[in-house]
Amino acid sequence: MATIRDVATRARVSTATVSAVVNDSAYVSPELRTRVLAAISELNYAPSQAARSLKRGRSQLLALVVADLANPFFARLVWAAEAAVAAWGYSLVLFNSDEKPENERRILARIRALSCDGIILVPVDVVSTQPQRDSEGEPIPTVLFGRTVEGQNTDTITIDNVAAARQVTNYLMDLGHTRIGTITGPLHLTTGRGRLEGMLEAMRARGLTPAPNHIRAGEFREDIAYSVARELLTQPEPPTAIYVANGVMALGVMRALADLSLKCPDDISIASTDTIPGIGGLRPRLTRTEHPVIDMTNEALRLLVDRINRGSGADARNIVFQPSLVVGESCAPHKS
Amino acid sequence: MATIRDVATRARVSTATVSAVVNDSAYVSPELRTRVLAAISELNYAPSQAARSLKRGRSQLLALVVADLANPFFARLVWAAEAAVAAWGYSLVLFNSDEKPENERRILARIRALSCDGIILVPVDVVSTQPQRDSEGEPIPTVLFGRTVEGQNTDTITIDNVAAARQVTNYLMDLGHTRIGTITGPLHLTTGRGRLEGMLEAMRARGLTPAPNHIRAGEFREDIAYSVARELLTQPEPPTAIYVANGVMALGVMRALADLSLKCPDDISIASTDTIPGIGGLRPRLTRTEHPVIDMTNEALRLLVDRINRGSGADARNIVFQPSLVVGESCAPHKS
DNA sequence: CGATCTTAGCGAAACGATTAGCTGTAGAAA
DNA sequence: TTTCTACAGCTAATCGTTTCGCTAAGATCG
Repeated sequence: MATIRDVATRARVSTATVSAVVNDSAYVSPELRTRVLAAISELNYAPSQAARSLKRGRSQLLALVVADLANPFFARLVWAAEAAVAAWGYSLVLFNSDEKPENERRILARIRALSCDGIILVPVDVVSTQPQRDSEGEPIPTVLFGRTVEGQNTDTITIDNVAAARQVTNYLMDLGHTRIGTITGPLHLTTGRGRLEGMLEAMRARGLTPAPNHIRAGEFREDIAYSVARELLTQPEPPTAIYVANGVMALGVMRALADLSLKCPDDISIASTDTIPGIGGLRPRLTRTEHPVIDMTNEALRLLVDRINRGSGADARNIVFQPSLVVGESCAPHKS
Repeated sequence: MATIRDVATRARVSTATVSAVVNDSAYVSPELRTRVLAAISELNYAPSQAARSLKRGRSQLLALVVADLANPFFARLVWAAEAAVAAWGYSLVLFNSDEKPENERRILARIRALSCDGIILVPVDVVSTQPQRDSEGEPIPTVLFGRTVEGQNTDTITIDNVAAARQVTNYLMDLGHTRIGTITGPLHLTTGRGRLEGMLEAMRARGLTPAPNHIRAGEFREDIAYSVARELLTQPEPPTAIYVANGVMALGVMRALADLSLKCPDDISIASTDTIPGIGGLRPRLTRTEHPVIDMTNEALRLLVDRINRGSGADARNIVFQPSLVVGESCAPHKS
């Protein structure tokens, strides 16, 4: 394709003038401006991003690093982020760390090499705490999304996991359930730990404690939740209600119920924090919390762009979103 | 961050030597090599992609343009593509055209400016037929995914939509159904048109024709399929089986059934081409075709990388994948 | 009317890598 | 000893922009 020189030659001006027209960075007389614009469209010129990034030190690229691209929650994040990133005039470079710290490290190095202007990161590891530095040694603006890591000093967007779990648990207890089980996420993640804590806290507040073997680790995975749910429900004294820590696992649990020929909510009540698209439409509709992914994403981008433009001076903002309880038909009053 | 000059100075060699070490592009004595590597790690050096792209004319970026990021089929494509792209040493730039030709145009211009090395495109418009040309006037290597546009001369990866629809329709007819309705995708897309044709063809082969008001347009959208299904099922002489053209719409149909208190498969049989994750696990498990998204994606990348390395010389390859029928419990024999 | 100020537009030096072509040294062949 | 060959490693040009600092011409002023 044509370069800025070709345009300059054709319009009989200097490259500096072409640049000024393209970027609106200096006054150019209407006369020259039209000549330049004509040349640009005749030659079908578009500035080379590579040359531009090299010179400006900015790439107009934002990186999105999700921890598990197969999880519909993150798929929605990707969808929302693509739109938001485009709206701000950037392009989105997508990475999947697949919950592996070593992948995360590799990805962050790559992001640095690409000189991305900012990062939205669903962190897997504490290493992401240490901000990535760009070519001038400045940290690359980063927003942590969904999870946080200890002692970081970064902008974060999260939801109130404890409150989400508390809401759901209270709802189950309000229906009279006392023998409540749970399938948790990984406890080294704030999402996993927070949701378990919220549940325990809510029960404790009413003088209840779940039986130790009613608390099972589901790793936020459909297949594991499936088998764990089968175990949970086939033991001698199964819970009368299960609180499931995320949407993907809720699907696994529903599948386990079907395979065990258990009726929900007649035989067992199920409720979850987080959901997956679609599951809320099918019968029984799942009682769950919905998390405002789109708002969260837009806010993350606002924060990120702000940080890019303002530099690392301002101190970190931590924005916590509130989930909302959506009641379906997957829970019934406890019959004693 | 450090530049190649800093590394050269510190290792007391020239930049050419550093480059040779980094790229393994020339013999460097072990002595110097270790000095260079030491300097690199001490300075935490990573080559600037911007400078590299400018000089080499390659960016190590591949673009993925999907037509609807909210559709789980494409979400899976994104997931598979991210992994495959990384495996080939590239990074993935993601775009969503949202089925809008004007977005597609804007996106392709952007891809050109970013000098992406290749494109995987789920085309919306015929405009994408005209190959995008890069800075040297060479067309940017492109693989069309999932759909094709008339008269193009590009590599393509598709599934056999006609065969998929035929399989499903035959299955329904084998169960004795003759009054079969369908909810179609947009007929200007090869996926939408092909699936309708396959269904009609299969029925014609057995001397059947669907009633005109049993053929409804669902636009591949959950909400539209939901209301269309309600209409279809509440009319005087409803079909006894419905063939739904994609997974998202199948979900809408199941939701409509639930809201109409119709039992599947007792009251009506449902089958679809394509599916969405999860729906196959819940009862009744949907009878559907599964499409090998991962294989298709890997193949798309093989084609693309091949084309990048070989240039535009070789002629276009069109690879068609076969869907496989997965039988669930959503269809019952027709009771007369 | 000369001095000073504006300002449109230009020339050329970066940005950080790659790489063609050159230099200098050492060993081999004559 | 001289010439040749081989080759490790260096110098410098180059990619396509942006942008600093300059020039020249017109406007303004005392």
